[in-house]
Amino acid sequence: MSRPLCNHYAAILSSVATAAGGRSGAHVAGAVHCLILRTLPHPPPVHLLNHLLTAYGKSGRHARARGLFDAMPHRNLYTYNALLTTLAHARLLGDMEALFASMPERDAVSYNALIAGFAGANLPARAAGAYRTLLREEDAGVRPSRITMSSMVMAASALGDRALGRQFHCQILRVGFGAYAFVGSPLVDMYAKMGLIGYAKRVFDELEGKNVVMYNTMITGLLRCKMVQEARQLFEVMTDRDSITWTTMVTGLTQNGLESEALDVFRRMRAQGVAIDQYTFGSILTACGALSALEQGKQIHAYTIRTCYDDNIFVGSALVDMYSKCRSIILAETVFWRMSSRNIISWTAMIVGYGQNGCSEEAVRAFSEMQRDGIEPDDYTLGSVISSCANLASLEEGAQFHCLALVSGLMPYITVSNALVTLYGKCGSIEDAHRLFDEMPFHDQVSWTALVSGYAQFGKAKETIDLFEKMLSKGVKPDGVTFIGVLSACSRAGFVEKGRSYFYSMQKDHGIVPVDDHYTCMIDLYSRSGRLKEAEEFIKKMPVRPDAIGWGTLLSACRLRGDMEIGKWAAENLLEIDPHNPASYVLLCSMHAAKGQWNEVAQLRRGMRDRQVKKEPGCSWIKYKNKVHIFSADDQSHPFSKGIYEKLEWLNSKMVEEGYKPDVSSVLHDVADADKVHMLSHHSEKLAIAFGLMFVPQDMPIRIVKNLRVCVDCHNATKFISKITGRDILVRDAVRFHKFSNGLCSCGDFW
DNA sequence: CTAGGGTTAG
Repeated sequence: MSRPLCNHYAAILSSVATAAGGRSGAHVAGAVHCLILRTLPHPPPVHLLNHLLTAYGKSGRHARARGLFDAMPHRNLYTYNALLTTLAHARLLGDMEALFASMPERDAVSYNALIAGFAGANLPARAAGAYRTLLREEDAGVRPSRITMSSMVMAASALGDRALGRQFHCQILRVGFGAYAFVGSPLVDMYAKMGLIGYAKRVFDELEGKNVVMYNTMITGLLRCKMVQEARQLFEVMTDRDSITWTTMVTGLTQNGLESEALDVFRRMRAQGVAIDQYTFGSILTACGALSALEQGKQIHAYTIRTCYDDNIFVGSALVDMYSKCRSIILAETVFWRMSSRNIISWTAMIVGYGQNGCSEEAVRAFSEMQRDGIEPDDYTLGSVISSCANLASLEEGAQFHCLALVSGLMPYITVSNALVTLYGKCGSIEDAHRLFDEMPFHDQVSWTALVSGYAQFGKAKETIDLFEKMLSKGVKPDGVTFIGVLSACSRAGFVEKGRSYFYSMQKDHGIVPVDDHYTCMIDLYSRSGRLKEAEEFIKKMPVRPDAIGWGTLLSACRLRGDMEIGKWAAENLLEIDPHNPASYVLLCSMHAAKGQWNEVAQLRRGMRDRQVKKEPGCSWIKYKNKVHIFSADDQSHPFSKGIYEKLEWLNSKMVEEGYKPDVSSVLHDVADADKVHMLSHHSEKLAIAFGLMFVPQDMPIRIVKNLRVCVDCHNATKFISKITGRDILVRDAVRFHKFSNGLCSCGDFW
């Protein structure tokens, strides 16, 4: 009676073990465990309990496995090996070593578990140590098996040690695992990871009786080495593809930038009824994110819900990432908070998502929440939260993260250092940025670009160009972002010819295809120096039409120079592309207002109202004693409002004494000039500066942040204020950075 | 009659 029952249980348990478990595996194991205890005579046969031990281990229940092991009245070598493997798999290396030491006897399998544990935990040196012990274990008659060799090959692969890898390959050939039955895949994998795809292919070709795993490994290697065509061919000739084969193709195609093809493969996979698991979902969601394919992404999200994968930590993180890449940050948030648990990856996905969707404050807040949750950031997380601070131009918070980087030991990571260089550059602390850069032991493309852009934003054109040339001479390749820094520096300094030659060299010498931002820089380059006709010709010769920012750049230059003809052309195009952008109306209004054409202004205002376009209200803010003080124009809500206006009053009279003349062309209302002057004097920026003058200690610069561009009058006034008060005033506006000192601005009056 | 290999997320 109990014999067939026994076999039945064993069969169930081994199916749990080979199906690589998961949550349901653990449930099945638990259920069978109960059945064994209830229906079989006590004690149950050891081999059955060993089976159970393995099933628990495979489904991630190492504590259960441990408990069962401790409760077992009889244990054999298999029992020990099963637990040893479980501990190795769970990376409980201390327990693993202790168990190994306590074993009454050991065989090759015991050593293999030990070696695989070390190799998997990225401790190849310890794996090699275990291998040497195995070779010395002569009295027990234990010899390395082919599995030992394959584990060692994986250790060599993890070490990236080509010599060691070749050595093991030779040993394998010598001891006669010649047909590579089990060692073949790891060898192929190792060579591919080392970039020696030729060797990998040779090993693969020599394999006899290739199974799915071998094919899968080869396809992975080919895709890793960007040999997409060969991978495709191999995939198509396979007759017995499994779920991993398909997933490998989806992943590899995505990683090679062929996301649409990945989606096709995914569709074929579903059509053929291939099992889809967390790996597949993770990859296909990455593909959707890269394509910004929100609809496809949503469909796949629905599919994850139907298959109960939506709460899986891998799939959940991938969903958060997909939604934020599709610019649906609310959906990303919803998924994130619905997950029953969150790890460092999910938190980082959320933080990066906030940052990339312009929600920098939320990114910083989420970072603190993560820390409160007891999760320590890694280099990736810290780098991205610092980038968010950079976008906020939040020097205080950024500096706190600088401290965190120092105490947490994450400073040496290049992502962290690069983010800090960017932060200091964007916050106008270009000296700090440069010092940090000098302290870095190694600079990559991003580090150089961060510093180049920092100087460019600071308006230091000559330094920007010198630095860029130095970067080239060091053999560091610039990318599109680097050139945006260089071109914008040229444009701000009025280096038209230089900028033009960099633009052509970028395409010819560096093979970089210009994108909208580069074209905008070029339009800016011409129009800023008043060469509006050339800007017009440039636009007409462009292979693409300018985007809204490009047209806006031209339009604002036309406004400055009073060129109605080209200005009209720019405005028409701008309104066509972006009829809901308040900036286009504001610019057009200000052009007409400057000429006193109030009828046109009124018409434009009507147009705005009809289309329900609202001008983004300008505001400026200043941080003082960890509190942000926000001001809007004419704002009287601040508790110190009275003092602020008194201070402004005083400043105004001083400024006038020094020769300040209000620039009324910035006012878009048809009112008397005296009223315009009054309106100007209460711009949000001036309120924030007055507050800063009252509270920020004398020897500290006053740091203002502004959501729009600085207006002409405020820019002029701030120069006067810096001279009168002898204070340094740093203003970060929507586009760039201004440092006012002793009556001059770092931007050289170009912005 | 039990143990070992290949793929995933920021």
